[in-house]
Amino acid sequence: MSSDASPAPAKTPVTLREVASLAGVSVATASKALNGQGRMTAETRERIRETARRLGFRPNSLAQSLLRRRSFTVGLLTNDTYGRFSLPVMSGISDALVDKGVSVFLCNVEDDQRLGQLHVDAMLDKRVDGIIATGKRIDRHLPVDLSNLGVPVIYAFTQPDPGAIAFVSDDAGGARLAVEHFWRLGRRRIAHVTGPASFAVVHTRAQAYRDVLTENGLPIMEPLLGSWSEAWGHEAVKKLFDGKLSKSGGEKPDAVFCGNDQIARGVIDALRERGLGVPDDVGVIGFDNWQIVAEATRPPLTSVDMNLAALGREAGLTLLSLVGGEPAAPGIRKLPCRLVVRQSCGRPPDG
Amino acid sequence: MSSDASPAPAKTPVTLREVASLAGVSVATASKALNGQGRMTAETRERIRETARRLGFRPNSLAQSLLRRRSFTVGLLTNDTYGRFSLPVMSGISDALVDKGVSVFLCNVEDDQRLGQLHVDAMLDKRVDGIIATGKRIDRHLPVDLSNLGVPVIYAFTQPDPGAIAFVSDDAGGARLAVEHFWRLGRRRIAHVTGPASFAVVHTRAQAYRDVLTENGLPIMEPLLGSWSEAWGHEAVKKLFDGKLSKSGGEKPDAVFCGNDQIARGVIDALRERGLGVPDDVGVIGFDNWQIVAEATRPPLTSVDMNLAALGREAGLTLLSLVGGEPAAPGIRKLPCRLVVRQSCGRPPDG
DNA sequence: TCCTTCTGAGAAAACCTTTTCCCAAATTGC
DNA sequence: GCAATTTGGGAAAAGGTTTTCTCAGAAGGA
Repeated sequence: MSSDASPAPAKTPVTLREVASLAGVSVATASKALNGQGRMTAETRERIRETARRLGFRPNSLAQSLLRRRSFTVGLLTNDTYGRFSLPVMSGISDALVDKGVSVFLCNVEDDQRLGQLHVDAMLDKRVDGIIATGKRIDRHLPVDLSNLGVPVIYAFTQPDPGAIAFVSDDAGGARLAVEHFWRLGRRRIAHVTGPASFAVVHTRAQAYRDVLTENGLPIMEPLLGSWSEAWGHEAVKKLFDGKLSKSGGEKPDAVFCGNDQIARGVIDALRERGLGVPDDVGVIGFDNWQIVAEATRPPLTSVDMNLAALGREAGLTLLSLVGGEPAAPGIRKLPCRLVVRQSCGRPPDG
Repeated sequence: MSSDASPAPAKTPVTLREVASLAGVSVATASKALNGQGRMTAETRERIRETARRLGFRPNSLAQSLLRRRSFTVGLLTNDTYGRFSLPVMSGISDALVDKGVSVFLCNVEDDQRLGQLHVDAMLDKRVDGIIATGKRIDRHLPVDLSNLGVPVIYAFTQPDPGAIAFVSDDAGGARLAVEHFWRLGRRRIAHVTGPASFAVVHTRAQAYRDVLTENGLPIMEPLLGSWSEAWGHEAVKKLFDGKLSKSGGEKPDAVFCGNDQIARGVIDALRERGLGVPDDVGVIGFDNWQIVAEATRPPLTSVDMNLAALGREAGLTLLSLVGGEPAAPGIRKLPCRLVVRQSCGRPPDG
């Protein structure tokens, strides 16, 4: 009388045993029928499948995992609660894995060693197939020891253990992208305003900046190190455009390459306040391509994008191949950045 | 000779059977020893415990879950890939659960129904104990059907199904906090600049704004609806301070309550550009307390904080009690906001 | 007709842990 | 000294699935 063709409401999950019994076969046969294994008449197989469908049968992953020693889960460790860096990374990882039926345990360990151990233990207990570590800084370790865990580990946008596999952004390449873009636009007095010396990327990018200038025979203006804030961008403009610029001659910059988008925002605002036009008088390029900031600047900010989602995807895929038993050479893989051109540095080079 | 006291490297996890065999007892006894169950000599119990410790034994969660019908896992569904709203919520949830040994599956379903179904099925297959749904908008449904799943579901900062349990921020209360703060500071001509009409919170907050003004006998200036951007903040200032303000008399506002921090930022910048002092001439309050924005404005922005982490924590705890079998009344629980006072609206009322 | 080969399907072990009985030995009570 | 109880510990089932073996019957060959 009732609609027995509709999938069951699954108040309590239906087991293989129930399917088998309703189809009048053993659980072994039922299992084989549903997995396309074993030999049986097409009629039997179809009958079992139909029964399973009708009952809304879905195999219990826990039981499968126990048997297969493979849980189709991975752990994602991060110490970045709010940040905008690890989020795209995480999203990329998740993207790469969901299609393979792999679920992700998200574990925020803050900077707390105890919490880290807690999470790692929990992940191991739950028999994750692998672990990905990510964080808010590429030059800092997570507060956990991931060596010798018995499962594959991949580092993404965080400092790896020696001998591990890591994916990071190519910051030097990203900086080159920016400075070379200025060069191609005809800018010749290019300054660099960036964050504090305690960040490794500050030095990486600064060196790339110097390299490009040197290669092209341009004068090097010593990079200005400060903080990652708008306020520092303001201040830096004062230093760049007020003072007599030491040895480099005293001419004012016609371009500023900034260490992040907030600094760039400060720089642009400060330039406008002192009557300098962006991009006409001075071009500005930021770093991170933080959309909400880059698009709120006037004019909208050209910025280097680290392709973090792609980085995460790559990390996820690599972990999967490791789990599958394929070998992979240890080392740090740098993934290229890309320049997102908006309006803060003049017309595109091919324009 | 070798350091057999150090925990095993756990290349392959050690099982209870191995512990038992090394301790010279049956697995049953070993299990009871480690769980504090059963009866045995203190000596036996300690010997088993010591063996387990030495081997670095950790029980296989999969096997435990299979038996207990409880996986100590919950699924977290979100459609917010990058947002700053659901991140604190997620963090709060995770916080609340980690201490109880519960791990969280993070599932980003974007706005894709297929992806949603995929994730929900995967979670169910993995026998999550419960599901929490969160999202980027409090007035939109996730693209999934979570009714009648067979596991408890909680909604946090997203639109719930009817009859479900949900936690949301008390937007009306938050708006009251802001407007009443202005009132206590002696501001009497309070404007409201907010986002687009398509957002439910825009109306909720606007109504609360009107209510407070009415209660205190202040003139109502019709809320200005626009977008959530800095640019709109700029534009709104133009409308507020240039035009003849319709029926409300023409006097200029001495306070602006903004729908979010970006609008507030635009408002503050625009006020400064036209020579109006903040907070001396005009007070400004934002919404969301997005730290990085609130602290970059000059002066730093007073803003309404939705306490999203606390909201997440509450949701997590409630889910757990539901999983534990305790009943809970359906309905929407509004959690209070709090006002984070910085420097954009003058000295504190008690100053 | 008898032996071999194939076919379809079931029994049972395995994955790892917990828990409920159950039993032999030791202890207690009288 | 004998029955009743307590003590210490083990055997086995359960949880749900997969996979390997095994086996009865049918089909084919001689």
